[in-house]
Amino acid sequence: MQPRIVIADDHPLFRGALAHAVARVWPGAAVFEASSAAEARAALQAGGAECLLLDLHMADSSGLSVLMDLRQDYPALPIVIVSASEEPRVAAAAAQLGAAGFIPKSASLDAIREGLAAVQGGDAWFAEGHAGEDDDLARIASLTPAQRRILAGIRQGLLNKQIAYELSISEATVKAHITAILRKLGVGSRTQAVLVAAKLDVDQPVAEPAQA
DNA sequence: AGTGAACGCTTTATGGCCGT
DNA sequence: ACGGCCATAAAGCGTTCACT
Repeated sequence: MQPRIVIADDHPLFRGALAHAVARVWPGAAVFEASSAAEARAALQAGGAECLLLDLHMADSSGLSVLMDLRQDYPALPIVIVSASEEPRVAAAAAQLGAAGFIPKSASLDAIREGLAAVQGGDAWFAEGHAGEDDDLARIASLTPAQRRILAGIRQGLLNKQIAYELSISEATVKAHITAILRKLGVGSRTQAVLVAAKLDVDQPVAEPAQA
């Protein structure tokens, strides 16, 4: 059967390069290009895929939380992270969260092919070779989808009441989830939870301060 | 796992009282 | 009038328990 490969990257040129590499590794593969996380999801929903090549920052996605969400929704799908970052800790974080591989955008076409071939063969492939495991990321990964939504609200600086309104649930429920989140993350307050969760932004440029 | 109510704790805001 | 102090109220946070 013809393999389906989804490439999610918001740079058309790089998508093209990846598609080229994919064609070498999966001859005859049907390549679906997506320029946003939403498009990638649509492609996956339409017919699944043998592999997803995922850029971590696109217009509608930021950081490793996209990876985490997709891992949750498609546990069996090998996801190869394609990142502008070279940092070993990014690769390590991706590995921790269940990525099948990590390819820096600076990698040569040969290196990209090598990586994809490894993943196709069922092996993990990380260009930088990953550093030690990060307990915090493992903890974050253990959060349920509801808990993650609430953590996202906390990270935005929202009050429990505001988070409850956004998610259309009661404030009491938000508090209950937060208790579970704090326990899973091993921290004592929402502010500490925010600091732990900041590790998900490992692939992000430093955020601009909000306009006053 | 998700939800919500009841409860206690801490912090912040408010208002009254006092001595200077 | 003023600054300092204390009691009270209100808001927000987090825990526990019970129900679905």
